[in-house]
Amino acid sequence: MSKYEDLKGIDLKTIGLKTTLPRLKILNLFENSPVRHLSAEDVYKELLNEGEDIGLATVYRVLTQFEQAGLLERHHFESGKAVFELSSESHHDHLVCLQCGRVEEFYDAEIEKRQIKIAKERGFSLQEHSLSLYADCTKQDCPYRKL
Amino acid sequence: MSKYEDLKGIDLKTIGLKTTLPRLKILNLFENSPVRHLSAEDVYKELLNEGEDIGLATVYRVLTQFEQAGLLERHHFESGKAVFELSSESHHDHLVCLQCGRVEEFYDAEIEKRQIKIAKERGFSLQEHSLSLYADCTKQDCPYRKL
DNA sequence: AAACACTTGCACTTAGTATGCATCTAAAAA
DNA sequence: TTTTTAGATGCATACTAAGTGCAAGTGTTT
Repeated sequence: MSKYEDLKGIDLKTIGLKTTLPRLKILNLFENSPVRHLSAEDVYKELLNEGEDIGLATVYRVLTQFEQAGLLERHHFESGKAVFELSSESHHDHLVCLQCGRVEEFYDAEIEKRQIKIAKERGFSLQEHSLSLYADCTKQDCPYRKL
Repeated sequence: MSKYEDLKGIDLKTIGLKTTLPRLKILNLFENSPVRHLSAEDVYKELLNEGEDIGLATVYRVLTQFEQAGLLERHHFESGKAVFELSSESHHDHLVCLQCGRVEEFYDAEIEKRQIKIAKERGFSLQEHSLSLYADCTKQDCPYRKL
């Protein structure tokens, strides 16, 4: 029997990866963090905070492996550095707050449809897309509000 | 009178930059290249090809200056590395060919409208956005066609 | 033509990410 | 349960894209 229990039904073995402590810790972080989108540095620092002794190189390697396994998705927002999030069954795009960097998700069927149509009209078959909105918060209770 | 003639009505002086040879060469490249989207490396290599003796550092600096002056726009396609294009008066988004990397431009008023609406509904004021479609070419005469 | 301020090229630095290797460990075999 | 081994880890190092300090060079103004 395996030394470690897998979390929430995600079985690392079935994706060809040994169930190791670093991998479980990282997976756990994504499953339990209130912030869905984390960079490699974010993950590394959070693990340090929790007292884990996991190298940055391992974090990078594991994130890449999880991405290849389809467990995580990698996004490049305008900062240039990559952030990762747990793959959700349902596709969505992102709205990034320009004040605090917080990321909200949205889905708009009409936009999705139009993208496919636009590609088709130009003689292409759409494979993927990336849509990110960058915006200022206008909520009265937002501590980062600019406007 | 200035030693160099400015090209196509773009006057570097009016944007606070001296009219120097490297700057003109780089500007010229963007104005005459059949490929609208060039990375810093692309620009550097092309200048080398043309026998110009311009350092890579200068290319980076000039591209950044041109971007700040609003002359160029910087985009990050999924490759992670930045590409630049001459700013066009009219906003557009991009469709990137997954076979050859060629970039086509498009504009869809409905998508633009919906983006603004989506941000507003969530308590944000949209400042900018980035939409890139990645697609396979289906044209019969495309030498890179996959399908 | 001289002076000045801005630019350039070079070498170096930085940030983010990836990799080689010796050591270690989860999981299979004995 | 112990042994074996394929695969994983941590460290140091390498790499790529991009930016910077500085001395030398050059467009522009006087």
